[in-house]
Amino acid sequence: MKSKQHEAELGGAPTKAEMDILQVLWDHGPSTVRLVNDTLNAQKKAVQYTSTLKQMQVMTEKGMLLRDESSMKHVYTAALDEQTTKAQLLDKFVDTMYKGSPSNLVMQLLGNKKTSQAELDAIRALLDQHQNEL
Amino acid sequence: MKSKQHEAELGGAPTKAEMDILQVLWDHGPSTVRLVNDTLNAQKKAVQYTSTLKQMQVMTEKGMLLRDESSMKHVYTAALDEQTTKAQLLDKFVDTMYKGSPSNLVMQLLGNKKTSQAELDAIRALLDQHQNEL
DNA sequence: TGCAACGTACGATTTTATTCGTACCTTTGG
DNA sequence: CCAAAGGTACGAATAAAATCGTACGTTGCA
Repeated sequence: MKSKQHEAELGGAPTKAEMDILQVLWDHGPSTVRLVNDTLNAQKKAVQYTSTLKQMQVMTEKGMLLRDESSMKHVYTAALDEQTTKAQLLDKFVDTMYKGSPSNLVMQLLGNKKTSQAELDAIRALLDQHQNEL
Repeated sequence: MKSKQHEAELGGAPTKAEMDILQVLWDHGPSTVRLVNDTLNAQKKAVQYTSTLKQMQVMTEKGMLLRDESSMKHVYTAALDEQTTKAQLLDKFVDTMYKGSPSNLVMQLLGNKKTSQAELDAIRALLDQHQNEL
């Protein structure tokens, strides 16, 4: 039972830095700036605390994050869930790179030597399962 | 019989504006700035001739385009072919968005209401065909 | 021949994204 | 009580991407 989350739009695509922050919020759930910043730094992305803070403030203005200010340590949440966001980004990717045709993308995937047999099997399993659900 | 095209690397990912230009070159083959600019403008992307020129000059410096200067009207060509370039971009996309797992991406695709039955059939056909080629 | 149309070169500006310093407030422990 | 630790706010500096104006060279043709 997923909350409809207001079926929001992505104002604009998140930038690289914004995606990094969103990913942390998706992984950890509602978090303080401190937590997010520490996580980023633990991931090699050296960045000053105030940079992360500012970034999150801007994202909040854009409606990309929600902020709970009831405590001094503000708690941030991603406005859109991971699936919704990534689905929209994938959609745009398919549009601009594959003329809107997902099968063109899959064709690319199959031609890619880096796609392992295990992955191919997994994809087939997904298709089978999906078929059965109809 | 595809030319190996020196198996080049993408120095950095093409930006949005760069992709627009590359796509025109891939679609039309070797072209002048005039042709590229006209095509872009025919596609709603209003942009001045000199902007396109400058952009293509920069891309040439980056090694992203090749330029034939033998005639006054320089003729540009994409340094990497479409498949190679897009395969690399897809790879990065899968890495950053789907933890490197293509099947995760396909899962997203299946969950997307916008993916038509025809597309799903096409994907299955591709998988079958690929399977038979082993 | 001379000028309008069309080319390239390239600096400078504008726009967007990212980073960070500094000011200032709140909490907490000695 | 008050200083140190840790918050937020916010302007400004940087960096990166994209746009455009202006200068100047070449070509075609009336």
